[in-house]
Amino acid sequence: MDFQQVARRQVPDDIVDQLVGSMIDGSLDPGAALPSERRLAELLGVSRPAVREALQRLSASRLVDVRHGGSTTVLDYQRNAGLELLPRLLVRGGELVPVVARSIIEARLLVGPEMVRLAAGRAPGAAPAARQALTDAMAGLGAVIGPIARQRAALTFWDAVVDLADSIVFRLMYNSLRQAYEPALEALAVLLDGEVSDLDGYRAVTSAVLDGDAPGAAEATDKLLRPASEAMVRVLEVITPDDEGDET
Amino acid sequence: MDFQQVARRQVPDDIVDQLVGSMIDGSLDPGAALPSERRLAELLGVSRPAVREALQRLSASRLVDVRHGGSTTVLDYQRNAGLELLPRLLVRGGELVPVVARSIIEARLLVGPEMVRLAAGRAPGAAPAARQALTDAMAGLGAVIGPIARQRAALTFWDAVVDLADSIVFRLMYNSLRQAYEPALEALAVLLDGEVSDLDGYRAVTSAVLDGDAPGAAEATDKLLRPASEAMVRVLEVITPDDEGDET
DNA sequence: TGGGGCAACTGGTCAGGCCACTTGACGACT
DNA sequence: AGTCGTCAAGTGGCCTGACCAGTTGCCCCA
Repeated sequence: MDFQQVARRQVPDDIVDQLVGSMIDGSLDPGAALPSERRLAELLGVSRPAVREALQRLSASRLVDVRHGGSTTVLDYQRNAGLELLPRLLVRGGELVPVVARSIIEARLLVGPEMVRLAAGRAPGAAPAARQALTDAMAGLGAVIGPIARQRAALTFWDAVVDLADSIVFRLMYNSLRQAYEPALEALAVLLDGEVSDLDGYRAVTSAVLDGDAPGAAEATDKLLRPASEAMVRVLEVITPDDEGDET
Repeated sequence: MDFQQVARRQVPDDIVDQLVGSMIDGSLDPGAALPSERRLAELLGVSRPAVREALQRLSASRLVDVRHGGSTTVLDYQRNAGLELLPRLLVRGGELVPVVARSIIEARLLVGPEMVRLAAGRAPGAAPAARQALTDAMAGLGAVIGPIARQRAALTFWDAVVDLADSIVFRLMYNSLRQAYEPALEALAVLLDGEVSDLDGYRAVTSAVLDGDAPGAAEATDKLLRPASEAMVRVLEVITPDDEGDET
């Protein structure tokens, strides 16, 4: 048998999940006032500090507005939340949400080449260690066996590229997207296996980046990412339920 | 005189600021173990719940790893943090940090056109209200007077574009970037005034988007954003201190 | 010398209390 | 009758002190 991490849910986590879930599925509309901390604690059967911690976390993510003396109100997550909300949006009730998945795939295809463009512009003058990391990651991609291991090797590759781009914004963006992507990695391994097996595609990106060929690197990246991206979108369209009109 | 919001700093906020600041300026290295909650409370002269709240927030942002029974350790923010950290990185000690600002400007120039490309692909079939919002925002840009007001009108314009793109990832990304940008809005008004006064540029983007001309929209956006972007980078290079080698 | 077990940490949660702030209604002044 | 202070009730902010639940490492015993 294969073992999996024991899920040790903590009380505030559970509260956050409940509230975020309600906000996402619409049973807690923006502008609605939450019960007071004491009342919530009572309703949930936990202590007030636990409720408090949960509300603080929500407040830090701009999902609720808590005002000293006044009541805590729900904010519009589509208007205020940051990228860190993505993992929660991607899986709802243990299943992938098609619109969100499609959006991630699109963003990957559109932003990826631009990030690589930046990396190519900087790679020639970058620290030798950073350039070497990309070469090593490329080698790792070829050496590794098994779909899951290849996925991880690909992540290492992109990691090296982001480092070469030397842009804190793209770095943080990549971190956020990766956090949404990694939990679903195994489920996506089948769909992405074609891409991560396209060693020639990765090689083209690698050499264009190291040579400082920005347009070529962007183009190579588009060519590498496009097939699997379009395949995934097609799959998503098949499994998407009809009632997808609740956005915007 | 002009009034400004009374800053009502709360205890956990202050603790978070101190810790994040130490992590960013390097006096708290990744892997380092933080003092225990009780000890920290003692050192900071506050109660344990206050410390706890701060640590929970840091943990939610993946800046520290807190383990039940073990000690709390500092994580590498460059490796783990999400885009929500950007505002804190952008201003340090009340001043803009040049490398971070440069990175934001770059990302805007690279990602903006791609987002607009997506919007153009979807605008023809979008809800009339969403299309109208873009037209209204365009009108607002022309009608408004004063540099600050123009900045805000421009934000409204991009907001409408993001809505048309109908992509949750770009929406959240935009929210995150906007949160970093808005506090510095007034300071940047001078540098960006040329851009937000370029009504023809905005009009070109608007019509290309509404017509569904994806490549044209992307190109028009690049043309609109590039001048101010390059100007800002030039300004930043002038004011950048020499010791900018601590990245990567 | 190896292993088991205990003790001293750590964070997780609870209870109850006081202070600061917001709100709205009430009453007194204009 | 309208307006402006005042006050009480309810809210979040923070504290104290306590106990539970994991983790770690030392120490002692086989």
